Amino acid sequence: MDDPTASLAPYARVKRHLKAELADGRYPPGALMPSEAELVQQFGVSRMTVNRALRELAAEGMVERLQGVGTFAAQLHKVSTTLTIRDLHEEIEARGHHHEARVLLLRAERAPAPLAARLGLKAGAEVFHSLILHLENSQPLQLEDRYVNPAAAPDYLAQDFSRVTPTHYLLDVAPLWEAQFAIEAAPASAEEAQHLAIAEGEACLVMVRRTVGQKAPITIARLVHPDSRYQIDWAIKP
Amino acid sequence: MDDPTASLAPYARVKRHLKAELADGRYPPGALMPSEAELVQQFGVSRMTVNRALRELAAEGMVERLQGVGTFAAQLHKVSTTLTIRDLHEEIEARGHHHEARVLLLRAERAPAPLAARLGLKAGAEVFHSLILHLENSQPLQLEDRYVNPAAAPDYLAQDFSRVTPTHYLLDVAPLWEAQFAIEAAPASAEEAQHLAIAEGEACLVMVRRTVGQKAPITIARLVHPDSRYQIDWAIKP
DNA sequence: GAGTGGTCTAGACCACACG
DNA sequence: GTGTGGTCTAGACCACTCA
Repeated sequence: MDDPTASLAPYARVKRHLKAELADGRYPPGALMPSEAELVQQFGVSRMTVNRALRELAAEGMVERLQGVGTFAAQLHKVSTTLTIRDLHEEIEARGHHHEARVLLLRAERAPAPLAARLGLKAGAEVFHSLILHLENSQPLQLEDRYVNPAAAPDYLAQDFSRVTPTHYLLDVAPLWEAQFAIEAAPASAEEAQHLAIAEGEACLVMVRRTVGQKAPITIARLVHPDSRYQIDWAIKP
Repeated sequence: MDDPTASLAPYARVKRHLKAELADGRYPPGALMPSEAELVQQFGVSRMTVNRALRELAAEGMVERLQGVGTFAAQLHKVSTTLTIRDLHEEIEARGHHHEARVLLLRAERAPAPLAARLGLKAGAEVFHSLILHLENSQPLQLEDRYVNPAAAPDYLAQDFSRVTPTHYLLDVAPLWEAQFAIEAAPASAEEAQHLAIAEGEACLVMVRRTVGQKAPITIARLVHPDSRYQIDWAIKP
């Protein structure tokens, strides 16, 4: 049969059924799937119901739909995920460890042209700059070098970032609308090595994160992690 | 007014309107949003239509809905994205560059216990192992060390991977169902350094990718990129 | 009980693709 | 023209929450 967990909503049953068939290879990538009308018959539900099931499968990237043509099993080269911008503090506490933040620098500066451009400001405009070392159980874990658009967080310089992380504070005061990430490996500079208590040139995982609000960029952060003390993981399911 | 691109579907208009209000800060995170009944009145559409708009906003993580309570503006700490498992060949060609793959190793081996476990096999079972160097315009870009579950791709060893990449081949023969990634920075080992034409110990970006089919794991790949020749980028929008 | 979201229905009109 | 998906409607029943 086909109904282990009964009492599931009809649209969900249709969806589950099709997902299972896709998983089984019953419909290999590119194959034509049953039309809405056929599913209406097969499941004895209304067309709106099967439509919702198929629409959600399409949104999840499991099938592709072409008006006037039909519904096709997708090439599953895409998998969707929800990426969370996590606060490092929460992340560390979640592991049951102790988090400490040392504010190495916190001031206003004049932005050189390239930085200003990425923050949507004019060259030489004032930006807030913070440099914070995060430690997990007293071991350096991340060096956070961050520039903030003053328009997005006017009170940035007045915060005590040994108590609340910039990430947490900024998520509060400046709703995030869009984000970009870049990840690369880089050798530690002399200054980075000193703060992180590693050797100069040692491999580091560097994440550059830029977040944008509705009207203007909010912040650009360069997060440097010593090799092997940090790893980005994520899992993806259909 | 509120209708730049007229002739938009009603559910999409409702959605766009709410998105714009969320973006404006009209509903700060946690704020109660209008009920379906109110939106029905306001837009003069049926409840199913506003329901769809709200349901999709919820799916996108823009709002949270609680039955019996209401709809609330979400904390935008989560941003969703679709991650694509791209074939390196396509990626390089898309840049207008030339891709070359050198097959350094391609054979069956006995899997040690830890590897076997991750591939869903018994210790000592046969696995396929390939080691391939990818070059972009004759410069080493990625060293791909890959283990494959023979059940998922029985003909793996018979392929010519200088012509078709393992990624491409496996996406064809074994529909991917789930994936896990880990990214870390690591110094190049002596062997890796030699193949990649870099110095031993140089910082490398290492991605370990495990893909799983419906019934069993398909493959585990360790992709090593020399520092500064590779960067992972992605952008996220609400 | 009143208000909320979750869902289903039966029918309808439309745009599109294909022969 | 026939079949496909895209969408909307008006009304309905239900489960849930809160007062």
